[in-house]
Amino acid sequence: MLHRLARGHQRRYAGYQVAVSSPQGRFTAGAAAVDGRVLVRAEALGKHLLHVYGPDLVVGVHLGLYGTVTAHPLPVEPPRGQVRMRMVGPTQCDDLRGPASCELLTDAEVAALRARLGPDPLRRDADPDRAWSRLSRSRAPLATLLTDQTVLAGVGNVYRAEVLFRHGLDPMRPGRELRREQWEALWADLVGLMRHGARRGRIDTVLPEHDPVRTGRAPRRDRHGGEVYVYRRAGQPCLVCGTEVATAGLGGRNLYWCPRCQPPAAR
DNA sequence: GATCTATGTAGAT
DNA sequence: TCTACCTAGATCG
Repeated sequence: MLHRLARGHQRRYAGYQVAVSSPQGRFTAGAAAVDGRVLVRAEALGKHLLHVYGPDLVVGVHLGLYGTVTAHPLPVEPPRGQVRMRMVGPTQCDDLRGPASCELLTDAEVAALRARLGPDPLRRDADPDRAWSRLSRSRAPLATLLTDQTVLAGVGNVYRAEVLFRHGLDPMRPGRELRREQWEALWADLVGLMRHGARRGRIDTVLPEHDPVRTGRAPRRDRHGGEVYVYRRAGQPCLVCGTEVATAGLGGRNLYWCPRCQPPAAR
């Protein structure tokens, strides 16, 4: 989703002067620093959105759980609700609400961010081997590793539940018990699913054209509009085998899986 | 109208 | 492992 956002900003703002403000008042100084400048580039790095205005002049946004960006046509209307940052370009206006962070970054801080994050399946410069070297040495559960942004950047709670389901992998299986070919299939699937998601603007994990699981049943639509197998379907029948989808808290997030389709590996 | 929940992360304990 | 934090829509009464 963030990549889709970044592409939109790149298309609609890059190369143009942008009026930046903070109607809510919590990003006033940062907004003033870039207000009226030409946006050089917008890009996504994992779940981070970067607006590059110049050397040491980068606005870094992390939406967190609740953050949203909404686009509006011109002319500009008075902001509604808590608008942390408003950008006005030649053709439209974007309002940012509720981000976990929105701050001015130096180039060194951006470099540190790049160094900290694992490969992002949506970036062409991603090196999946970096993730494999972490994963294949870790005793942590796959479910933990997939959403660890220092292992893989950009994968969230929906993709982790869904990709593990699609590959019949037990979420609690230690990373180091994953075989190399299983990892390669997992990575390739993430790239495909996330590209599809970035194009469509929603998370679909039941894809007719590329689907390791043939359910023969109508997929289920989740509240975000995407089509999923197990995410937020606790207690409902698995779309493949009919077993109740299980749920458990893991690291403060809800995990969902099918105990029958994703059994613990035999030892 | 109150309460709950959420595609997340950092920092304290 | 926990708690805080940012906001809005869904759900409950």
